[in-house]
Amino acid sequence: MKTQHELGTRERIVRTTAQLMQRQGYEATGLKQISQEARATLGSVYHFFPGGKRELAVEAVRHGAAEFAEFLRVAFEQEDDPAAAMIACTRTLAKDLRESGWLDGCPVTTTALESTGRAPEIQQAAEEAYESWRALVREKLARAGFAEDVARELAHTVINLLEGAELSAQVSQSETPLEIAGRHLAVLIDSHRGGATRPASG
Amino acid sequence: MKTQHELGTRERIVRTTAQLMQRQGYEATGLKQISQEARATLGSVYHFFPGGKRELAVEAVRHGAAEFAEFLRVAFEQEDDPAAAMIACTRTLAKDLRESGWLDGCPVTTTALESTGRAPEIQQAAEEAYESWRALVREKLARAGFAEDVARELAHTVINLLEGAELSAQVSQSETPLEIAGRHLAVLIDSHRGGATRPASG
DNA sequence: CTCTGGATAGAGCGATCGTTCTAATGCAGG
DNA sequence: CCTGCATTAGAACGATCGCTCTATCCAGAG
Repeated sequence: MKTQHELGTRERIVRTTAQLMQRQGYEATGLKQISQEARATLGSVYHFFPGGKRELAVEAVRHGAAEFAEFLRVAFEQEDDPAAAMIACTRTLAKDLRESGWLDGCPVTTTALESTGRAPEIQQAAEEAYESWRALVREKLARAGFAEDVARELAHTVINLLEGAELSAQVSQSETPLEIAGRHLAVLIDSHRGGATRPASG
Repeated sequence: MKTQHELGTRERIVRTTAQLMQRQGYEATGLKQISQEARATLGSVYHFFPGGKRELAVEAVRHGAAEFAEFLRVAFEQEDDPAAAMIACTRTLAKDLRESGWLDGCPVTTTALESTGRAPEIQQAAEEAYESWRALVREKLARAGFAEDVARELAHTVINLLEGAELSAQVSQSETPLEIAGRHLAVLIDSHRGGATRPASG
């Protein structure tokens, strides 16, 4: 049985890796730094992750993917209308980003970009992350009465614009790009209501 | 006067750095690799760029910014209507990305993300890159009769969605995200025509 | 107690990093 | 020819990289 009064060593390593790679990227994050900040030793790191840094990065991406998926779930629960949900979503995203000192952007993107064409396992983990987020948007739209193909395409653009706007907000240290993105996503969603069954008044 | 029959050493170094950082990112690109592929020596690199890797990255980002700006200019020239231009733009972007073996994504983003909060000079160069691209979109929209504030906001979303869709296309090795982005940008732009002077038939 | 195996601990490996340094080279102006 | 300067050349530095290795610790089974 694992110790329960505090996080297990393995979980501590994954969380630390995820946070460090979110802020610094894959290449700039060293195993020494990870083991130190996770209060573990290099021996423990290689015990739990024999695949080394690559395997660690895959786990970190999956952790970040689950984290952001939970964020989307919560945001989508609080607003019934998808368009309104987008605005709320970008607002919270902007607030969290600002409160982190503009350091915590997308937990996946930096590592993903550094890995394209060079570390297929990490790239695939990132792909699965994006797809899981798109699935959540798709379901949200489907529940609001959007046709399946319309929802699928909108889900792509919702996630992609969230990505781009968060990146832009982080680089410019401004909430503006996310705020604009929220409103434009609402407009885009509303302009596709035509082919869908009309949602109820809520 | 510089030698003209072939590129000068400085220019060769900048172009090589830009290409390598576009594909591998900032941290994974070593000065040894740069000097080798640019057919220069370490001495030359530090002669032209006393600031070392940081200064080199700033120049590389500026080079990439100018490159993509030129791409946008050409794309916008070929289509009079902004909405149609977006579709043409994403199509060409997708083709180029695919033909590079999904290796050449945005020439700025990877380096920018690796630098946030740790290398302000690079981050600022990236900011200026994005702003210059937004300016081109803004002008394109203004020329089509869009109001200034509407054009400014649309420019944000156009660039941000292009960024996000290109990232997504690269990670998933598929042209689909860009193709969808083009159509959705066209819809978004058209849905904002209301407050603008009606463009001519072309 | 002994035995066992997961977990921890950290010294140390070769390689590579960004950077600095000195010396040589090419070439224009006198 | 010589001088002067921009450029080229690459050896070498200390630091850090990912990773391997051996030794130790410790809880539970017998």
